[in-house]
Amino acid sequence: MGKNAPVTENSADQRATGELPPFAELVLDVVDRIPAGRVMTYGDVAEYLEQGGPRQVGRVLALYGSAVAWWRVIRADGALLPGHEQRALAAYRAEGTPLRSTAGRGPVRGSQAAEDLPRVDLRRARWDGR
DNA sequence: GCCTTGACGCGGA
DNA sequence: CTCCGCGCCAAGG
Repeated sequence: MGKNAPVTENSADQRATGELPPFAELVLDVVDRIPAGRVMTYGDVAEYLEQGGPRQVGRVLALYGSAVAWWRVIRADGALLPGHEQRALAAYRAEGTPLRSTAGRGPVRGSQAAEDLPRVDLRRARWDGR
């Protein structure tokens, strides 16, 4: 003040969020409004916010994702989160999220097994924010 | 104030 | 289908 008079927002929103970064709150807000049975990619969330990038969204969820439906945010590949595949898969089935089985496609494949979990069908589950 | 790390995305081989 | 490398932006040490 005085010298610079920066365009800082009102300190009102400072306590509104609590204490997490502004960008993090935006990401969590978007994730929290994703309807059940739908999913968004990290890149879509970033694009929806018109700022940051897919990596930034991922980091926010990694740190504060425990407070939101993190399972509704996946990679553009449709692959589930490593280490939380079972947790996410259970949520998808409970919400009716369109999944695509990796099995039943080929004659024999029982190899990778553990990593042969189904992936989210982005083609149907992708939510554009409407 | 610089450097490193990331729940990523995409194109090419 | 899988594997490799580069790019991007933000937060923490």
